[in-house]
Amino acid sequence: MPGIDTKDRIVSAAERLFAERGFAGTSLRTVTTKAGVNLAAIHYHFGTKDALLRAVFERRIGPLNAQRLERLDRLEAEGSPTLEAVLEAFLSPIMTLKRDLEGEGLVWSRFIGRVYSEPIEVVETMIREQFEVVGQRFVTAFGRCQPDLSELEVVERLQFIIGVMSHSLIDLNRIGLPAAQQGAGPETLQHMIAFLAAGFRAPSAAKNSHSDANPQPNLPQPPQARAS
Amino acid sequence: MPGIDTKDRIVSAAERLFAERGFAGTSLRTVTTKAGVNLAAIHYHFGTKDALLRAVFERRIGPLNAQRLERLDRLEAEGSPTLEAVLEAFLSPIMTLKRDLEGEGLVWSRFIGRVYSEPIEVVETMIREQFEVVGQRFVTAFGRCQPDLSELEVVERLQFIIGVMSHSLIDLNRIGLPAAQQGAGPETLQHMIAFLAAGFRAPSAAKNSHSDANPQPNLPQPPQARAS
DNA sequence: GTCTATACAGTGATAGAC
DNA sequence: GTCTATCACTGTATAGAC
Repeated sequence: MPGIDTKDRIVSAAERLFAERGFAGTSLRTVTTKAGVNLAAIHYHFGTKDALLRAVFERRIGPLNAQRLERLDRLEAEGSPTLEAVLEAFLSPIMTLKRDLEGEGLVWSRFIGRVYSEPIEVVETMIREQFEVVGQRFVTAFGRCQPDLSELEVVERLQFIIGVMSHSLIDLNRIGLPAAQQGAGPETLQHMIAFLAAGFRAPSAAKNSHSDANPQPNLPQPPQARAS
Repeated sequence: MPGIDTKDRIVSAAERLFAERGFAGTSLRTVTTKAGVNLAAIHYHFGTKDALLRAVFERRIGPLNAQRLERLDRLEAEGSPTLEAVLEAFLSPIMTLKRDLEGEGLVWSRFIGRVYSEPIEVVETMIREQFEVVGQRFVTAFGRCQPDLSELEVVERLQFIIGVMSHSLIDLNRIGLPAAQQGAGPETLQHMIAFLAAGFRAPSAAKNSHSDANPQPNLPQPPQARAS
């Protein structure tokens, strides 16, 4: 029964190759050769190279975000979580992939790090869509930890957190960075959390702006940032 | 006199197009059409598309890093600079480009944001090379602000800083991020500095590891991170 | 429905005439 | 220095076999 898992074979081969060479650096012919299928099979099952990327991304991003939400649920069920705990719920699922050096985790981690830095439109759409699920939940959770911040400030600081996370993921996969690789051990996550918690606890900048009643209007916009 | 400024015209056209469409999304034929030169002229003057990217990058990155060093020099001549001042010397030159909305600054800023996120080898090499110039200087300066940190910890935290900076630059150029665009005003830099300074002042994680004499060996490696 | 073979327009790169 | 012609390769599209 040929083709019963053709789709999966293509996705798996693509994930590995995207992780190694990036999206633009991987040709569809390389993917089909590695997967042992015909070139046109990609266009039959996915239609376009962008759609293939999307399929690779979405196969794993769902469980990862579910893990984040599950951790946050558990924390909030126990009471008011600390800032460090919320940070760990947000960062730990994706960061601990680093340690899974032998399994699929590394491939996915490399893929994510690569894909994060592709300037193509699909990636931005994908990330934005997937992050809407967890974004508002974490904005709320972070906001509760630091009630003097406006929602806009919370979103801004969440952007900073995502920047650190994203950069750390990318650097993991870059060769020639001995210092950064040294820092890729299991303690890096704790260092990140300590740094980011201290940063997040910085006093609100709105304090000395002006003494108006409502200097920070509530913005209804979701965070819509790149995360995974 | 044809060709007297062919090289410059190519670089300028490429900068604009790379800023708008990214590197992979820009074909050499588009560049040559916009510059009004022949396709082969690129390969005559630069040899390869990667080399063209390099030329575009290096035309502006030198002055930008010089500005950073100049600010740091001035600070250190006046005495021991504060952490906030060092952060501003590092971040301000590239971040203030956002405000130059009409001039060449915007194009360059967009280009840098785009190029930062291209996963190609040239970019990594370029950034590493250019950052060696300023990297060690700022590692030293940051280390002086927080003497209890080992050099490895300083490098790690500088990576966090670069992550926030890099992500902020990329987001500037992404559409559909209203909250982030709101935050792209002139006060964003101050918010970043406040956040990062507080994070950088977090106590060293080496404190509670073990009571050995030298728990953090001095690593001679330069930071070698992506920055610009 | 699933897969294969083949063809097409566009890409970066190169060689050689002027 | 500049141009034309051409190369191998890319993502994509389609016709047709099972």
